[in-house]
Amino acid sequence: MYRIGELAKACDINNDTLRFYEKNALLSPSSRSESGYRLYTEKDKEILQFILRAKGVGFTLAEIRELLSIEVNKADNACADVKILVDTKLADVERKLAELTRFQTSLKRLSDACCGGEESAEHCTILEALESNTNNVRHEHHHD
Amino acid sequence: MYRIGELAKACDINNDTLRFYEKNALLSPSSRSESGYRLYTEKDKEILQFILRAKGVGFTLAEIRELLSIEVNKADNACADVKILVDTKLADVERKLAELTRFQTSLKRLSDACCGGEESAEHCTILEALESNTNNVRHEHHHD
DNA sequence: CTTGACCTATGATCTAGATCTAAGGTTTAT
DNA sequence: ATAAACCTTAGATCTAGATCATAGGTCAAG
Ligand SMILES: [Zn+2]
Ligand SMILES: [Zn+2]
Ligand SMILES: [Zn+2]
Ligand SMILES: [Zn+2]
Repeated sequence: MYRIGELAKACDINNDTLRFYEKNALLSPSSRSESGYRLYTEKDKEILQFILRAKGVGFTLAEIRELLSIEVNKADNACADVKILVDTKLADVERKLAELTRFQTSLKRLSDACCGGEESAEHCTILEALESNTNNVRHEHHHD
Repeated sequence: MYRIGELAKACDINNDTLRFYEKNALLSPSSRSESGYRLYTEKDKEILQFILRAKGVGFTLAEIRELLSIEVNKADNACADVKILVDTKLADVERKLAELTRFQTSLKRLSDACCGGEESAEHCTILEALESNTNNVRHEHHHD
């Protein structure tokens, strides 16, 4: 049996995070001591580790709640149910990747077009690109 | 001169967003009507478009505030100052890309290892991977 | 002259995932 | 027996970027 501080330390998280997970129906201690302290079992610890691993691959707590509800009742769920959660998340991650990749491309183009020197920014291509209504940054050098 | 609703509509944002930008020192209307209505000039509109373009390449509002403070005082800033902002942001975006790519890899591995069929999830490799303390998902099939 | 669209200011609410505070009770060690 | 460390609860705070609610003032059309 772990008290909150022991489990938190063992899993390298904050005590408050465990209370937060409890309030948000992710993990409740199996019992309480006479004085009301939370008491976690080995099984509880395994569930916590499940949560932390799921976080580690990108799942939100809401998604982890779904995973856990399958986990505790495996027999009544199909592989398909689990895989859908993973594939939905994967699509989500790939959408975010696409957006960030667009950012990366734009920023690289901006960076490459700017000399980065100590000259006045009056003709800086970066600022010009942000001022203008074109998306394209011309790569010609800007200082006379 | 645009009133708040006119400028907001022209730039496809919410009136409240303009008030929010004003409160957060990004864009203030050049003047007010006698009755206190915000009045935006063409110049104000251009600044707003600058802000929206900067958002479009991934800058946060705090970063845009910095860009704007250079923009309004170009002569006293160097290309280097602008480029540093872009390169810092680029590094930031690339860190996030790296994390998402890790998520993508893990999720793909999980997805590929699961049959996704209608069989009970009792031996689902995805759940097994999240239960176990190994990072590796074995690709062997899981149902007997 | 009244309806409806638009505007004002201030402050609350939302998401997500915690973290922190306050006021107090418990346990352990010295 | 008393200090330190730990625990309890409820509720506030934080980031970021808005959006919404409230209560009221302004303006154009019919
Ligand atoms: Zn330059
Ligand atoms: Zn430049
Ligand atoms: Zn299967
Ligand atoms: Zn499976």
